[in-house]
Amino acid sequence: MCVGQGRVNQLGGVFINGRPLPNHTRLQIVEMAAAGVRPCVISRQLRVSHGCVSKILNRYQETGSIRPGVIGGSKARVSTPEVERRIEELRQESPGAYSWEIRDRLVKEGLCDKNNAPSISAISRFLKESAARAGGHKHSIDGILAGRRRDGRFHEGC
DNA sequence: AGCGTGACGGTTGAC
DNA sequence: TAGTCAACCGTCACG
Repeated sequence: MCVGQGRVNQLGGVFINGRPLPNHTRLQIVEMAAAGVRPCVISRQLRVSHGCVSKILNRYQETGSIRPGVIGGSKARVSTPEVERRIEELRQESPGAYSWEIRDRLVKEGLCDKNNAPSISAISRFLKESAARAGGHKHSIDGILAGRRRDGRFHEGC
């Protein structure tokens, strides 16, 4: 509480790191752009970085909304009970299986498709938790995902 | 000069 | 309850 995290950017504008711009500022950006004002002018006038103006306008074009995305929370873990059950089964069938192998199986078996299949880390986590629940039957899935960086910043080339 | 893009440091909130 | 982690944020710097 009592945030007080206001910082000043190169243009002299105040922003809170990690938090979206206030709604009225976002609205102003799209309104000015709609009125034909150039992004660089918007950026200077509102004292918002041009990268941000570009981002917000881009998003507005794509979604038709000025609102920021949903911040925080984690992706649903392993989507359905059915999928969870299948993962348990696969684990019992082949305890040494890698998370990606299990994921592959789920997709192949049609329990989920490529786009909505649980992430590797979700599977790994689910396995860990279910192993713990089952009474500490631990196998070394840990660390398989070690290379995964947050935010996908690490552009791992598949 | 203006713009697009990616790295970066940060916050949030479901799990 | 506290910790983890993947989503998002805006700024900055580079091409």
